[in-house]
Amino acid sequence: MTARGMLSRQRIVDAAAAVADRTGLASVSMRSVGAELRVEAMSLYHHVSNKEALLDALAEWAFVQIDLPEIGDPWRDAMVQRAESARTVLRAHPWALGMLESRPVPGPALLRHHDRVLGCLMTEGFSAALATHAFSTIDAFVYGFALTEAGLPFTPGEGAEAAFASQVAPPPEDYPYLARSLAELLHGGDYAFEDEFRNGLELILDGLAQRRMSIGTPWQ
Amino acid sequence: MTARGMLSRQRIVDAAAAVADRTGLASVSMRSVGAELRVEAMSLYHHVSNKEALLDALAEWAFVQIDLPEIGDPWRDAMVQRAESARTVLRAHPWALGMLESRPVPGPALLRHHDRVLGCLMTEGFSAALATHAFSTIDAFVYGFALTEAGLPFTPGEGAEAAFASQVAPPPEDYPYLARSLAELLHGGDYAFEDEFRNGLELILDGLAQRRMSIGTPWQ
DNA sequence: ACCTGAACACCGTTCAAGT
DNA sequence: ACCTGAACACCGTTCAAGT
Repeated sequence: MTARGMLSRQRIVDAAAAVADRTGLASVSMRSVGAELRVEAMSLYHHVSNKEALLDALAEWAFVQIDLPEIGDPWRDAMVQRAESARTVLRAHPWALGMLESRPVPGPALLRHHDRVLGCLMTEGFSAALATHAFSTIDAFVYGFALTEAGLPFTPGEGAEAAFASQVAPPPEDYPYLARSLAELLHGGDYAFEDEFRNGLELILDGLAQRRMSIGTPWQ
Repeated sequence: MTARGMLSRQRIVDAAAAVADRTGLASVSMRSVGAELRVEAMSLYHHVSNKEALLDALAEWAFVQIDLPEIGDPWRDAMVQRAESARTVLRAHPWALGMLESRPVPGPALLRHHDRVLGCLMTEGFSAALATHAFSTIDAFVYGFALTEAGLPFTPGEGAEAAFASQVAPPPEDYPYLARSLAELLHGGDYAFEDEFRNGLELILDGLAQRRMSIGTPWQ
């Protein structure tokens, strides 16, 4: 029943994730993670070399949860599925976004992920160059969308958009276009910021599909 | 010559930005910012209410540097210019990215920015809905690209891509597609990750241009 | 081998005291 | 009014000591 002798790197990382989920990345400290495991902070040092290493493991913990596409799946479905999976993971653990900047050296898991995505595209008629364009464009969009969403002053869905808009109520004399677009969007009553994800993603995938059809032309 | 009596909110925020640029966001502390100004940490509390408020001001300090588009400029040029400006700012101050997540309430500067971008699009034939799609897609891409770039284990440009690729040298038996795409891309000798920015941006803008032409159809 | 207590140099912040 | 010193409850980390 006690934690004695049962400490492990895996349990420590899980505990750190639990703390981050509950109270944010800033409150992940060697002491708070220790407390989560009913152990002194110093005990952790027998399993992780320092806090930096723990944070690296925590980043990996989150990104490993993103579904890998299967090589052989239709490329477009595969990209949609991966993007949605990434968004789901990053929505559940938004603190992981702050770890993308400034975390070093790609590990085997990241390389494997990279390889699968490229493979998925290159076995379906994408050149190496276009597959790389596709990868960086989709990834940038997905991470950026998750980042924007995490910073939103409301939780999207359930009509929170309308509630927030009427709360801020940007004065039309100062912000004419913003006011007009809010009015128009919310008039229908079914605006959901969430939908912008599929929207942007489909826009990007449409563009990629077109460039894929014209491989060999100046697009390469 | 002394700092006595010359402390101000502006000087404090500037000092915090200098510390962040030099040694990272993590090392921005009330004490380190005080030291930058040759003042005790406690003196700062007469100008900013606490560290959280200082960080809010620091986020604003960075984002205000992003060029606002002029209403009346051709929409596509305006979007490109704004995107490049954002990327330049975020490359110079990558710590600002970590502040996008978890920073609350949009201030007047952000609302103004929002209004201008929407105005730029809506005066050029974009519906409110399509302008909103455009805004969120471009922004997600730009932020996400900057985030990816900041996390890169090398500084893009100057052939660093090739140097890094040969350093990592993913074994082709483990990562066949990654190895093949790296080989193909670097064969030409002119691959630059940097170019993916314009590439992805143009792909998105092409998609938006097409949807703009078909306003009134099911796209809306 | 694994866990801990005390210690050190750091944090943010309060408050009473200086000018 | 503005700045500061001492103090408090926190950090990460080291190291010697316990089991």
